[in-house]
Amino acid sequence: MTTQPASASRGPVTRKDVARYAGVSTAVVSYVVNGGPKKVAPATEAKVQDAIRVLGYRPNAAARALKLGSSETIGLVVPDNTNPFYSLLAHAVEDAAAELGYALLLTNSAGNLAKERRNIRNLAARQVDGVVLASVVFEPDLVDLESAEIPSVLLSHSDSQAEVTSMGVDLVEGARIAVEHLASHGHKNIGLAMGTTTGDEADGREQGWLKALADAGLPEGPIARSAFTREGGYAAGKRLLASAQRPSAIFASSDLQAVGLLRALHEAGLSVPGDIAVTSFDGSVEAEYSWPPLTTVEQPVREMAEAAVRALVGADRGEPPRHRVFPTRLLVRQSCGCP
Amino acid sequence: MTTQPASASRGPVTRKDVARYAGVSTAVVSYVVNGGPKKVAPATEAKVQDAIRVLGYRPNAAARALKLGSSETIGLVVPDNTNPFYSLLAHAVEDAAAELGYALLLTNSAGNLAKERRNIRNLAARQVDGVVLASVVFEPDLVDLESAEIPSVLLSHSDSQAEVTSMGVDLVEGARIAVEHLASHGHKNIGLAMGTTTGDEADGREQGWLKALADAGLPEGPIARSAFTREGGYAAGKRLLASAQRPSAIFASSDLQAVGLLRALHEAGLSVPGDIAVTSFDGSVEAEYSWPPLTTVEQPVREMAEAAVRALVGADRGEPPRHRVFPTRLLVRQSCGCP
DNA sequence: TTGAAAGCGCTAACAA
DNA sequence: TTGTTAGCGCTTTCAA
Repeated sequence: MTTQPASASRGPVTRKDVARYAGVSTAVVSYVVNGGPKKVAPATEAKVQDAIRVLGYRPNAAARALKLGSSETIGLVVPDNTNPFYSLLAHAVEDAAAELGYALLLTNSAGNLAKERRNIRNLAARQVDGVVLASVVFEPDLVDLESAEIPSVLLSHSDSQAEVTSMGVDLVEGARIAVEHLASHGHKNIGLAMGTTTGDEADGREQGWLKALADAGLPEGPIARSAFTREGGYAAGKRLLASAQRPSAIFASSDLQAVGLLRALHEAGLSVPGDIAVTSFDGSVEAEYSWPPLTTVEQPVREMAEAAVRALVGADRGEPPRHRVFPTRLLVRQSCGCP
Repeated sequence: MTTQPASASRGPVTRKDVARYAGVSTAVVSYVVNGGPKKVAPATEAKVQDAIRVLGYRPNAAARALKLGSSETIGLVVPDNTNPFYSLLAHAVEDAAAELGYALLLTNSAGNLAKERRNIRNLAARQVDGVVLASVVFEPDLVDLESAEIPSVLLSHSDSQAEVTSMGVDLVEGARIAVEHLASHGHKNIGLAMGTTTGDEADGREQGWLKALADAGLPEGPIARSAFTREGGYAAGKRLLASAQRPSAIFASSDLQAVGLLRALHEAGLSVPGDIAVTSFDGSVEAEYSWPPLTTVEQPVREMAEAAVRALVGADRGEPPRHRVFPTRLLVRQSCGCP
């Protein structure tokens, strides 16, 4: 035999086994595994790499996390990862995090504040290095993160909390453009299918709708409020159709609602955009494949996710908290009446 | 002052701080935090709870994981969590895992085998207690998990590997029913929009389509193969419409494809189900809100996810590997021609 | 019922 | 360039 026989030690292979097999110290193994902080002679490195391969060594992340105080993990809290908007967010965050060697802990809060708080607490206990939070409320409770000194970034929010990093779009302006576009098609009675939010102040999308109407000298159209879901949009659609002054165009505050709305319209035998034109908000893929394809205000989810991860554990880490506004873009398709 | 002053020790609060503050040993703190393995006098317990609250103590999960050799985390590997089928799977797995105190590490492999392998490796290094794998291939590489003695369950797969726990539906039978239903509406020329899979053998859905046709004494309709995406379905739809023998009904191998197919049909000015009837596979919510709503074969994703988690870290842990087949159900809506 | 202490696998400061 | 070793925070055996 050349070296010590490949240890028949039970259990998983540790750095100690590798060290013994390669005939070096555990420190050296660390150095080659982490590429530092000390240099290692090429020959030694080769021996170690060899031992690692032969033994099938895999570093223990828990031990590393304990020692370093970092789990190389980031947490994501969303209301419901099944919602296309959040599933895209999750995907983008995962990509950006993986790029930097971080893994993604996904939690759903089901639009439930207590659950959201529990999720945050749990993530904090797990020593995540940062959390991306798409909260169900305007001013989420961040104390658990703060006391653990875990950075966080809020998503999809207006500039409510001064002391927090957050990213979002200008809801007012986005909605305004979508409604203005409807007005430009000659519509005089433009309704609103609005998602119900938990804040006190009116949602930016509602303000944007109002603003566009005012700018165009149009009267306020009918409003139907319902959940930010397909079901919600469907219900809102039925109510809007039944309203005394049935609108000739409707702005939906999310693509999901618009999809439900479309169903209500189709069921009523109405043609879109012929009888009623529609625009919505989010820019999810689903909006591209509805019938007719939805004209919608795109949120740059990927960019926001990347910026969030960068702020948490990437190049922008440690920058002072601020609210960053991302540009929206009107994706013109057919539901508005454009050819 | 009553007890030692609340330690001004820097950094996060550890169990040592709590012990000092409560005037007990660290072992006792462990006992009360974990509710065992030793009993603690009520008075002592109260003191400890108090200290925990006052100090804002949160146990360090990394240390716990290191000591216990378990991270109380399970990993999920999917091709793309943006796909409604997988987003539902992720949600269901997260729910089931959270129920048992486990967190969910989400990874996307982007339909890329190398990335899938990397993800699995990474999860293994992170000491996850189990992995739910929706692989891009039939016989995924599980060696990293096996060598780390991490249990895994394969999802959405036929009974290929004997030594692995897996769950899935009977694709053949599900597809057969969907196609049979089309035939029962009197269709004689039933096409297939088939997703491209990586295996050698024909996908079960294709076999089921064939079988239903044979059972009904019908000739083989045209096939269009494309990706398991909306885009793929759209492309397949256009090809099917251009085919010499344009079918009067089409079975799509996934809801996503069906949605794309529907778009192709609408663009061609065809009415569904009037001109062409459609059924598909998966039973995702999106299929309920397409126009017309899709008749589709539902996979019990939630049940499969729950069973997977149970097999990994729940009641069924340690049971011998086997393939479990879950029942499908035809969700009848309008795209097939039913009123 | 409580406490002392060993050690999980790793990193990095310090020594050689 | 390499090795020794203290300790990260926790659980749990063993002793008191």
